[in-house]
Amino acid sequence: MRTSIGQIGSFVGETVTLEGWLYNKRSSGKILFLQVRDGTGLIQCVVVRNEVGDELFERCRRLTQESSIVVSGVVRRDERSQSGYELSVTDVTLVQESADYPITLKEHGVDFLLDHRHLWIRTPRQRAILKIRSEVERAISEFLHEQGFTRVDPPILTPSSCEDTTELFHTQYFDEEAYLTQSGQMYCEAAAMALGKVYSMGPTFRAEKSKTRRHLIEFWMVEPEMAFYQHEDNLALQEQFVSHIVQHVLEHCPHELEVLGRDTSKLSQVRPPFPRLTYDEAIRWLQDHGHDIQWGDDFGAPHETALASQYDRPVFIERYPTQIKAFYMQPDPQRPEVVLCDDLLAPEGYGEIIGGSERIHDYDLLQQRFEEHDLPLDGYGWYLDLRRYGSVPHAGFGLGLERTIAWICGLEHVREAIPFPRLLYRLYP
RNA sequence: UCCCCGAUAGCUCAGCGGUAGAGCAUCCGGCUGUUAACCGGAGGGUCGUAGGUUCGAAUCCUACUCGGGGAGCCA
Repeated sequence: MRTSIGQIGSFVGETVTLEGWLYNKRSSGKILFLQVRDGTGLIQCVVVRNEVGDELFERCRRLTQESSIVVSGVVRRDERSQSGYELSVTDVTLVQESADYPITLKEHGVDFLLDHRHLWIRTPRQRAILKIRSEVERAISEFLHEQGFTRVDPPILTPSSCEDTTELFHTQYFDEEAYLTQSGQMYCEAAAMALGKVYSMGPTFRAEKSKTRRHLIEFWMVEPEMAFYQHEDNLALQEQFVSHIVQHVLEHCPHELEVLGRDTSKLSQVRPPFPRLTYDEAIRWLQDHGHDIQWGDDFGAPHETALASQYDRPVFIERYPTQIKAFYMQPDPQRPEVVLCDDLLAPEGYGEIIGGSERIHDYDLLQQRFEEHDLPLDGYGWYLDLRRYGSVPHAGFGLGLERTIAWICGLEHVREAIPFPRLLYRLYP
């Protein structure tokens, strides 16, 4: 019976065949322990000389790390095994012999591991992270579809900047200048006017020379955009959304979180409502706690960490000064010097995982903002059109996938939260 | 772009002015319950590159290259 390690518990007492790779091997003279992995799990296969004969035993003794093999044997429950099950081997076939596998079970440096990322992802820890990434993506899709959202896929190649500050990757589009997208938001706004509630999920690119544990050059964002949503609706959706993602991973990935050594008691508390601070309150709190910061300054990483560390769940900071936020954000009608926006800061120092806002829906105000920010009106005609033909209040946000995964997994660095990270000065493999 | 740190065996590191070292990996041998198994043996090096100081440089100095951590910017 051909099966996988993840299903092995259903075959106790039966003879099964597994297809996988040799993760590790220990020998003890006349008994051999093969640690075999197949992507669904890890199992110890026991080869006893007296049971299998000298020829097979000798072949197993010569198997090398990461050789691909097909193993047959009888499934046993065994308390001495870490997974609870073992396989008593009856036959082993070599598919391909692996020679001089570079990644050993000992410690390795970051540079070496990143150079061998194509092999590093075979280790149990990296497998657990990628599994959780997949479940985070599934939780996102399932939640948003249940809430009536339609997925739209905005373009990667764009004619110009969506915002005015950050640096973009430049490329040629035949005879035209083009850039890799840094946000699908403006396209999602157009799609929200067609479909009501929409979201995009895909890669974005920032050509910034950021070199910290929170930055990737190529990273993934989920960007929901909702017609007829205002600031309060936006915040309520965000806290339900983030809570759902965290609870989904807790439910579906207990084994993976254990492999990562994650303290899940902190994640269990992530449920609505999330604490909220206005920008004004946050500035005052920071000033009261010895930080040198004035109203009108943007928060630095140490400020975010200090603010977030007060809470056991993510915290909203809302209503930032208009002057330090993006041009398309809706001013607070009571206080036009601030905008109806929010940042969501993850606990435990993981920083900003969401940036969101209500968008300007008034044509004249948006056009005025274009002039103030010296943006080329001709390239944004289509974006202004959205405010000419049935404009409605709308809001949306962007969630950084790798930062969210790094937080849920308790990672030191976002580079482990994506299969093949693109980092400053690193494009290989 | 700025600040700090690093580069020695396939890997992780020690050595910090006087003959190049250890553990793991590899190969050989031993062990019937191992858990990054263990025990014995063997092979394995232009000490990142280029200059300089010195009787003598892996070691001290300068520049460069590559990488790591952080800041700014951002998600």
